[in-house]
Formats: sequence, C-alpha cells, structure tokens
Amino acid sequence: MAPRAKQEQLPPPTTPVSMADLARELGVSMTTISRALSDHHSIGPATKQKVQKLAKKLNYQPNHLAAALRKGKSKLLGVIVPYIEGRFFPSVVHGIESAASKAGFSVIICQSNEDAAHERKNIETLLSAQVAGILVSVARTTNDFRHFEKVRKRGIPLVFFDRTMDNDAVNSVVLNDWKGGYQSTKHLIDQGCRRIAHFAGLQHLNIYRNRRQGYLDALHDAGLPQDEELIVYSDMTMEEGADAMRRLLALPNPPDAVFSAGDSSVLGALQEVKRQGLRVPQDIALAGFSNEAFTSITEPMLTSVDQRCEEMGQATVRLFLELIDSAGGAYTQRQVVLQPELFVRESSLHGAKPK
Amino acid sequence: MAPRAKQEQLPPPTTPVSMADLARELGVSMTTISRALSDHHSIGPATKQKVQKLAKKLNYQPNHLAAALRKGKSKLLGVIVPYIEGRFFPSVVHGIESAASKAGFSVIICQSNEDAAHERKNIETLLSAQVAGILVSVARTTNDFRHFEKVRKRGIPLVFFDRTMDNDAVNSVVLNDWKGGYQSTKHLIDQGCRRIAHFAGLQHLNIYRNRRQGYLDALHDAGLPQDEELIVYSDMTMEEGADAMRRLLALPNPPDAVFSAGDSSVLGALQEVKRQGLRVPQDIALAGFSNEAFTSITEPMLTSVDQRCEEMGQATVRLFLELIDSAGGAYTQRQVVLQPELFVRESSLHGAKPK
DNA sequence: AAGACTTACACAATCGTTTATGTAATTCCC
DNA sequence: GGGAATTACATAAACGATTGTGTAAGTCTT
Repeated sequence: MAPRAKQEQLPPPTTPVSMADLARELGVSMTTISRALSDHHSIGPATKQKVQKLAKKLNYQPNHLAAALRKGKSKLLGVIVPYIEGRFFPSVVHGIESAASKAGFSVIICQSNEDAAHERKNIETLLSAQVAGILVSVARTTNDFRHFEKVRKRGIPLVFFDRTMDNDAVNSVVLNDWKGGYQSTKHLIDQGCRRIAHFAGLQHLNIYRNRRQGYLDALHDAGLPQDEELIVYSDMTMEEGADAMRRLLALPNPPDAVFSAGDSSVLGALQEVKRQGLRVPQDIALAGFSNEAFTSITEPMLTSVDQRCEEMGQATVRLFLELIDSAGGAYTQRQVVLQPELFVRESSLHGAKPK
Repeated sequence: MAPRAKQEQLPPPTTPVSMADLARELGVSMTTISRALSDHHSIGPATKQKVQKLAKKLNYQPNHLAAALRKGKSKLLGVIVPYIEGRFFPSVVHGIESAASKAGFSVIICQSNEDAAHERKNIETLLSAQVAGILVSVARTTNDFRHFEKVRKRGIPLVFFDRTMDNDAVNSVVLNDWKGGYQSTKHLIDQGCRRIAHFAGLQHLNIYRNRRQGYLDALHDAGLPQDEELIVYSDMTMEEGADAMRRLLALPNPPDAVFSAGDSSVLGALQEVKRQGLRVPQDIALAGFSNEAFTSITEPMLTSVDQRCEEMGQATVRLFLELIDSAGGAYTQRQVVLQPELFVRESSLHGAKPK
C-alpha cells in the first residue's frame, strides 16, 4: 500500500499553442484564425487552407473553456444518477456517453447517492460548470423539486430518465413500466397461474407504482381477484424477497406465482423456495423485472422484463439534442416512452403450456 | 416511441448573477468581491460578511469556467475506461466519483471502447476541456503510448489504474494480480488438487500476465509440474470457458481443478461440467477472478478473487490529489498496489479438507 | 516623529475564444 | 459608371473570474 516513489525533474510544461500564436505566425488577425477554423464564409478558401494546415502542424488544440465562456454554453453534458452500480444505471450511462460523444459532448457524471440534498448540490455543481444540459434520474428521497426549477429558469435543457417527476410538464424518457407489469402478469396467467403475488417497490417512485398497476390491471382483465394480502411492499433486496416468500408460503392459501418489480427480490424468493424443497416453476412460478445479468444463470433461469437500458441512455441524449436545436423561444415538454421486453425463461414456463 | 409534445412560452432565461453584479450592488470593486469570497486576508471581516451575505441573498453561483480559464486549471477530472459495464469498471468509477466530489472535483467520463484510436481522441477531448488531471485504464488494443506522453508534457497529472503501461515510470494504482493468482492456486493445492488448469487472458495485458505468473509460481512452490497443455488462452467469455472446459475434460489425463483469470469463463466452465454430469468441487474444483456478483448465486457458489474495485477508485483519486499538491517542480512516479482478497466458496471447498 | 508595517481596498491586465462592427477592395446590375 | 452587394480581412469589445501592483489610511516601533 505504501507507494514507492521516484523523483525526477519535471520538464517545463509546454504551454499549448493558442489562436494568438497562429495569428502571429501567419501575420493575420485572430478573427481570421477563429473563422477559418470554424469554416466561416467570410474567409477565403486559400486563407482557410493556410490556417488549417498550420493548426495541424503546430498541433493546435482549441481551449473549450474559453469558447464556452464566451459563448455561454459548453460542450459538457451533466448526468445525475442515484449511483453507479448494478446493471441498470451503468448501462444507461454507457448509452448516454456513447451517444453524447458522437454529438461532440462530454459527460460529467454525478451520483446523488439517493439523497435529495446531495442531488441539489449536484445541480449546483453542474450549473457552475456551465453544462449545456442536465440529464437526471431522481433520487429516491427527492420530494421537493425546486432545484430543478432553477435549471429551467436558466434556460438549460433538462431531461429526466427512468425516475421522473409526477408532473408531466417535463422532458422525460421512461420505460412503459405499466406494460412491463401487465405483460409479465398476463404471461403468468397464460401459464395457468391463478393466485399471483406481487413484490412491489416503494410506491412514491412512479416506476414501482406503474408496475403494480400493470399487475393489477392484468389480474382484472383476466377476471382474477385482486388480493392486497398478496402484495408485499419493500426495498426489494434479496433478503426481503426471501422473507416475503417465506411469509407468502406460510399463508393458508399460498400463491402459485410471484411477479416481482425487481430481480434481486425474486432471486431471494427463488432461493427460499428451493430451501423449502419446492420446485420452480411447478409449485410456484417466478417473474422479475430488470433483466439483470444473473437472471440467465440461475437454476432455473428467471423470467424478467428488460428495461432497454442502453436505448434509454441514447434516447435521453437524443431528446436533449432536439431541445437545444429547437431552442427558439418555445420550451417543449416531451415524453418518450420505451417499450419493455419480456424475456420468458424457465422460472415461469410450465411444461403443460409450453408457449 | 413518438414523443408527445407540448408547447409553452419560454420565460426569458434569467442570467446568473456575476461578481460584477455584487460589486455594483455594494459599491465596491470586483477585487473585493473575489477576495471576500475566497477569504483573502486583505479584506476586512466586516466587508467579507457583507459580501457573503449578499452573495447568498442573490444566490450567486461562481462561474467555474471563467475561474478555470484564468487560473489555467479547472476542477474537472478526466476518467477514461474501456467501457462502463460488468462489475469492475462501474464500481471503480463509483469510487472515483465519490472521492473526487469530496475533494471538490467533478469527473468527466469517457469510454475508449477498447480502441486505441478512440482513446487518443478521449485524451484530446479531456485536454481541451482543461481537466486538472486524467485517470485512465488503457484499452486492450493500445500498444503505442505517445498520446499519454502529451499529457505529461502539458504538466497534467496522469494516473493509470488497473491496466497500466509496462513501463513503471508512471503513476499507477493496481491490484497485486500476481498475488491473486498465487493465493487462488495455492488454495486449490491446499484443497488437494494436483492437476490445475488455468484459463489465461490475452497476455499483452499486464493483469493477465501477472495472474498467470502467480499461478505458475504457486505450482512451482508446491513442487507441481507446469504443463502448458493445461493453460488456455482466450478472451474468457462464458462460451470460451465452456469450450475450454470441454477440451480439458476430453484430455487423456484431465485436470482436477481450474483457476480462471476471469469469472465469466469459469461460469461457462461450471455449466459445462454440470452438463457432463460431473460434480463441482468433487470431480473438479473451480476458482475465478473478479468476484462478480453472480459468483455468490451460482450452485455451487464460485470461489473468486476480489479486486477491490471501489478502493481502487478511491486510491486513484488520492494519488491524483497528492500529485497536484506536490507539483513543486518534481514529478513523482508512484505505484500503489492494492491487495486482493480471496473469497473461498463452495466451488473449491472439498469436504475432505474443510478449511 | 520618521520610517516600517499592516490593513483595506481599487485599477487594470489577463486567460483564449467569439463576434458585432467596421473598412477596404472587388464584382455585378441596369 | 454609380450604387448595391459580395468578399476578405482587421479592430476591439466582450465572457467572468483572478491577481500583481498601487495607494491611501491607520498602527507600531524606537
């Protein structure tokens, strides 16, 4: 752990060449340089050639900071996520970075740690870094949205993804969570399940509310009763999933399937079911949400709803780009809704009804 | 997918208050404002109070861009990773962002997509964003390191993590991969295994070379023969792991254990072993590397080496901070080496020798 | 009481770009 | 061939903060 250290004389840091250097070298004004490099029409083709050749030769690197200062807008894109772990957020960030860099933007990434105060600070940080836009998935504890209002007041594009405000007067990219819940539940019904339990997330997050509603609507459409006794609310960790499963199995009339709004909890449930010597899916079918990597390596493999993480990142950036293009006095509020995809795997496939 | 769109008049974007505004309001010079806010000694306590109170009242947000331009150094930290997926890099980034934000730095994140050309571009991007430092884990295909030289020439701190240059004239934070390989192999030997195969990564990456060497040295120290026939070189995907396992099991004298330099490939191997009706660890013991999340949910659970992802991120930032503090004409090259931790799980625990 | 500090602030240059506003010289149209 | 339009460039003022230098006044030393 103790760092080995060596010392060495530092050569004087070479200062990068500026537009002024180019101008001096060619005996022209800085205007000419600036415009030649940005291909302005008022510069003759011969001059442009000369300037660009010299720029290459001297390895000129534009100072984006200076440009951003002057123009009031940088090529930086701020992203706020609750955390960078698990599968979902890293994948979304992956998608965001790829799409952003294609459009010439660099992304600054912040973690709110699921904390509203931290989130406010992130906003301040990003604003003072003069970002061109902010993409955010709100923290679980955020219930006051005034800090976002400040962003709008500054005229900086703001796009929510996945976790958004209830208010739909914002730009957002979300998954159709309702549909995910509906499809998954309907699939279980189609497999012959009649008493389907639900692991529900905390209901002040829109995503979990919607998944639950999809579940309820699917039951209703199939003429099945909705039984609050079968709905378990929690943070949906593995442990809570196992606990919930234990309680459900101890009921006088236990369920024959579980649709969980998360994958970890359904994994916990799977382990509990196996511990009790029951079989999945014969005795109880399982379906989760998120399509985590581990869903395809459990035994049996777990049915789950894919959230289109990367597409979500890309769509969020696309929406941001549209916003800065259309910044002509009108502020638009758009909702992009991605369609979930149900991955049916062994944990919900009754041999009796193979498809 | 088609965005619903609403239109609304955009209120004129409020321009943020600047130091000039504060100065005008109080009838003092900008110098006073600047120095009062940065707690300079040449400003009287009464004046400082007044300035800071007004700043709060008007919700003054410093323009970091302007400051960075003037000072030549921003509060931005550039990070280049091959990609943001799996467990390792997201976790390291998580650690980096946490540590950096504590020190007042924002992190700009770039993906090289394992491509050297992309990596060069990332460097250019970060340099022109005037970052205060660059933290990088080099792409798999990088074999020319001149673009990093440019960073040093500019006098910008450069810290490598995990994947570094061979040359040790750099600042780096790495895992003791050799030790990980040694410990893991020794553990298998202690469990009674005598013919241990190795899934090796591509050998031009230092991490994989070191893990392999640890494996070889452990064999040697135990007086066991080193058999190149038992070493399989690949990208270590699940499929390649399964293929390798199949080939090894078909040998006239198959191995009784596998130490893999990655977890995915050992997972593939596990599945192949089960497909062939053999038992883990009785017929063949398995140990992986990375301590991926799935290692504790397979059956049996997989033994693996933890890479201290978050610590690595934090250590990398710490090293960067030391570098900017000590920027007094001397350029130091330090290597921080983190110690791996072997997580022994069912896949390598022979009942015969329980510990 | 003269010189040496310290305190408390203002002036103005500076970082590297962008851009509104000139100003010539050329070309074009009728 | 006179006025308009176009081409090709220069001048200089921004953008918002930092900082070396200057300058008064007050405090202290001996």
